[in-house]
Amino acid sequence: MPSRPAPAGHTAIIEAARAQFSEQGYGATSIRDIAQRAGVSLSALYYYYKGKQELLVAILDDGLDAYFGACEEALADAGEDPAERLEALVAATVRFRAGHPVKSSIVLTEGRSLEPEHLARYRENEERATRQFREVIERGVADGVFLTPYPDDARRAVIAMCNAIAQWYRPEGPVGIEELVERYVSLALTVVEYRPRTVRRPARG
Amino acid sequence: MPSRPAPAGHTAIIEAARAQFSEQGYGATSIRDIAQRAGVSLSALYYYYKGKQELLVAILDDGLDAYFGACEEALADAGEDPAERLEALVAATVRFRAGHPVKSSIVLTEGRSLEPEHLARYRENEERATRQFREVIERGVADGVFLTPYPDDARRAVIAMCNAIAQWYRPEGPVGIEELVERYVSLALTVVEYRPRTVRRPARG
Amino acid sequence: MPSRPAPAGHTAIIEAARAQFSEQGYGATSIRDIAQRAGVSLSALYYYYKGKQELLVAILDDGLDAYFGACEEALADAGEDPAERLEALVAATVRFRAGHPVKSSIVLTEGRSLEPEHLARYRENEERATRQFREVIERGVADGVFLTPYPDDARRAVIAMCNAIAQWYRPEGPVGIEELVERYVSLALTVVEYRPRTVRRPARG
Amino acid sequence: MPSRPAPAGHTAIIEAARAQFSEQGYGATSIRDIAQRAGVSLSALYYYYKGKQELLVAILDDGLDAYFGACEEALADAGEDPAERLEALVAATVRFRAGHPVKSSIVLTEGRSLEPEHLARYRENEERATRQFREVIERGVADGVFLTPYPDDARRAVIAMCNAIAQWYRPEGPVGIEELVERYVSLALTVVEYRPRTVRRPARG
DNA sequence: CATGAATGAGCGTTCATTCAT
DNA sequence: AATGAATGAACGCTCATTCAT
Repeated sequence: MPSRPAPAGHTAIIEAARAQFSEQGYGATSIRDIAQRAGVSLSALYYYYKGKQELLVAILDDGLDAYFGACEEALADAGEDPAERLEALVAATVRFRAGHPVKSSIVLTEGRSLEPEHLARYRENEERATRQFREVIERGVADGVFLTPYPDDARRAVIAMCNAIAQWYRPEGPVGIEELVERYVSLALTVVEYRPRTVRRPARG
Repeated sequence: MPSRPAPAGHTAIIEAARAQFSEQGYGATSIRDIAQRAGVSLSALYYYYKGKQELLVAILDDGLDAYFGACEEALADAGEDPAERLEALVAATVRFRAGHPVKSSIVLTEGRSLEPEHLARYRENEERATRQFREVIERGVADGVFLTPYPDDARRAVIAMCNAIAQWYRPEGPVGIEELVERYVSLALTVVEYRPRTVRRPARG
Repeated sequence: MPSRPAPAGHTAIIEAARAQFSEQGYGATSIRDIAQRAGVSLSALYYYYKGKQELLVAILDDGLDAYFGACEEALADAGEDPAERLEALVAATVRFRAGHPVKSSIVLTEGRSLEPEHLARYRENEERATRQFREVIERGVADGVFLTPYPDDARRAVIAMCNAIAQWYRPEGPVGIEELVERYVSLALTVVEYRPRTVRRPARG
Repeated sequence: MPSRPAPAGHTAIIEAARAQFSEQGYGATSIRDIAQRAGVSLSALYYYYKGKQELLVAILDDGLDAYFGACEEALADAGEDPAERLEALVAATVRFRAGHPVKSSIVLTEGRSLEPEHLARYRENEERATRQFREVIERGVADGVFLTPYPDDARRAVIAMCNAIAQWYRPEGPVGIEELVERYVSLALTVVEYRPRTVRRPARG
């Protein structure tokens, strides 16, 4: 559910802006760079977007929508089990960071370039991402399946390690995305010190 | 052992630049902002530094020197045991990220703002940081005390979680730096799946 | 046949730049002086021209084109006779120097202000001007109608004296351009020591 | 009789300034360029000279003094004969232009860089140079030995061709200075259409 | 004597943006 | 719906010059 319907033709501009912001940063990117990269005139750009800031907002919104969409979908498919839910969350995050590094890097670094009026909404989304992970991790701790003594730090660690993927992962490298997902899910479960409840499981043993 | 002796009087300028770069990014920072923040005239700034890029280089050099200095010191005090060495590295990194968040954030984000001629040296330092961790983790794996099946990803995870501290840690918050160090050391050992060698364990074998 | 079609509106800018360069020299002229003199904003100037250097290049190109155009025309109307051709060349040069002193002075003095990339083309044109005169003078010498023992120095003298006109001639002065042309043609023929071939002039009285 | 005694140590500065002004022009030369080229500190330069303009004035004064000194000397050695005097002037001028091209080029091109207060004196010297030639040429015309119908233009031609030497002459080239002097003297006499009075000289005819 | 430090003004250029058409 | 033309502000930087020491 993107907040912007993205009427045709905007795509080239947004993509150019995204690439440019990602490569040089918002502050170092000129609106002319974007127009040129998109192959449209400066005026055309202004016809579609109110200005540089609006481009950033649109890109961040889109990135956040896409990411949270993926998370929601993953969680919807998962059951109630905290481990399963954490797996879902980590898998969704890894897939997004590895599959959309440009979108990811902008969302992760250009929040500071937002003007005050747009910052609140952005902070809210940051908070939402944190909450997602916190809820599931705290659930696991409460259920006694995540043994980590530092749930907050474990959460930050898991998020940080997933986010970092956007910076180094190359799809043409030796590790495929699904293999990566598997590894990070495993790592995340290690971080939270996941111990499946095995007590008194009569059958099968 | 800073590579630049930073002759007195430069300090205010460097500190202003560091703060500004850290808050707004290199590209979005104007040289006039820096001069004003440092309380010196524009010309005075240029008397001490050749330009904006040189300021960035000086700041990055200083940040890297300080960080690697701390790492070396920590490793020198550690023995040969991989776990002990990883602890030393993580402790030094956490202390640096938490204690010098501004220095840290610039080093971690503004490498891309370097002009090509300075980039090589910077990349080398990035590589050095990676190597530090890789060596000790691979040692632990080889010694059979780190059981992680994914040493590379574990390394990236440890580095990422430590680096992230610079973004969120507030010294006035509930967690003191030494407590934080302890937690992250513990987390890191968890990530690499540290199992101390229990030699002479007669039974069970 | 100007190499740049000079799309309308540029004229005021070019003329202002020409006047300013001619009066103060390229190095001492500020782009703001030019904009002000042309009655346009600084940004408008940059809308039409890429920079100060491009203005100079445009002005030099135009000046050279105009001069060589005049020379070619004059030579086309002249026959094969070296004296006639030298007359044509001198007349064209004098007319140009006297009639376009500003264009002339820039071409004659601001070549050194060209950046290396544009210098080659300019040097080529200088060479072309020299060649024009050399060819006709050497022809005259070979034909035995120019008796000067120093054709090279004679050539330089003729060129120098014609070029100097741009510095001192005032149209409102006592000498009209056509009168000036006549005098310099005469002077030039004197310099090369022109002696018309008096074939079949039987007696001497 | 130099107007400035040039207290020792100034020499390096003046020479650096002269070279720089000659190569890039006054307007495009920075005082720092000069100091650096002279191998002195910026402050040292200002200790010796009041500023950029004063350097130019000193250089122009020196150049003019040297040139007029040479002219006076040459004229003093010449007799009363207009041809001989013209020869002396041309020889002195050619020697100066060829032997001191840097001094010459500055005097010949940087008058326009003088601020109003110094301009009057400079114009006076220009006028003096003109007068020198005019007097001797008019004398020759009056005496009936210079037959040129255009004494003014002949004068300008002679001066222009001599001055131009500073731009092209290279001492390492094929023509030595004394050979050059001979040629230009000959050219100059040609230009004024010198015809030695041979009337009633009984012998030799 | 001589200099390191500092300055305010101005440099050439690019910025994000607007507007008439 | 779309653009060429234009703008004022700001950019990074260099200028000629001054001054305390």
